[in-house]
Amino acid sequence: MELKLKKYNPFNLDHTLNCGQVFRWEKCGEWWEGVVNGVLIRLKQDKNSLFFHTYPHSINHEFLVNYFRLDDDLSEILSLIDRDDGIKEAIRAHHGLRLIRQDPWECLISYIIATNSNIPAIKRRIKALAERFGDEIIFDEKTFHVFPEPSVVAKATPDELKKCGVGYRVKYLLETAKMISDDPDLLEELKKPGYEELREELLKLPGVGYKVADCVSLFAFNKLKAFPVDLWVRRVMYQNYLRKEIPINPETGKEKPLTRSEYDMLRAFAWDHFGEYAGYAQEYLFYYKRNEQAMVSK
DNA sequence: CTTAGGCCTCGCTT
DNA sequence: AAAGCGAGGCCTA
Repeated sequence: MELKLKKYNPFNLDHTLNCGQVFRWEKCGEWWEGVVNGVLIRLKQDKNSLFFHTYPHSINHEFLVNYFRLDDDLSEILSLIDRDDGIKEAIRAHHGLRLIRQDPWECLISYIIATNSNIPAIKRRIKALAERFGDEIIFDEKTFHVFPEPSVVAKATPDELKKCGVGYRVKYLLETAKMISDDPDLLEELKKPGYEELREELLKLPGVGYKVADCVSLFAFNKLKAFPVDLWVRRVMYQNYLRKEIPINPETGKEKPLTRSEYDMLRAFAWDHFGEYAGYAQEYLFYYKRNEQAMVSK
């Protein structure tokens, strides 16, 4: 199947799937492979077309338009957030990166699992979780896995979950899964309120703090103003905008941990500076900063 | 209301 | 090679 991208420019599949917002896509040769909403999708971008095939169900073009937010007027958004040299460079480097509309449940669990970890470890855990608890999809002699349902995770034993390498996050995972499987409409209901109320509700879930709540708001609930502040974003904000060093703990010589007031300050700055699409700015800055770091360490 | 520790586990560096 | 450090934070005291 083919989706013509002409009316959806700019769009860059590699940047979109590589930037760290999703954890379950893998590139095999020239094809990206991933399972979304229970369907295996293989994707390849070729200039102005997105080629895809799926298994076991077919999907229509609207599915991909929705998933990759091709309905966002990205040119317009980029011109709105393009407010300084730093973001300009990030936009130039990864032009066509789009946010993805993720499934709320999978997104929530992924970011609870992600805390205090690096990306390879996060991917490993989520993969282990899907392999252990998710339904199989066998295609082309390869086995893929659907992300497990809330009720399945809720019924898992702590030992089973620990084998997925999630460590002390087991209790967050279990308790959150229980809350959601006990109240199946919870996540659906959360699509209704605006950013502030949504965030407040997400914060009630065990293992969800400001950062996770903002990631889930941005990636799964259409809240494009949400501006998750993690340590990379904090560093780029200090470097580009505050023009000063991050406070150091004199005893350990390490960066002081991010406080709530500092989180709120950086978030407020971002809204003031980038406006209603601050979330897009966050993703471009984050990916640029992390790539830069990866270059340095090579 | 603010601020320190502790925390599973693993990737990466020395 | 083995050990130590720090990671896309959160929770509790």
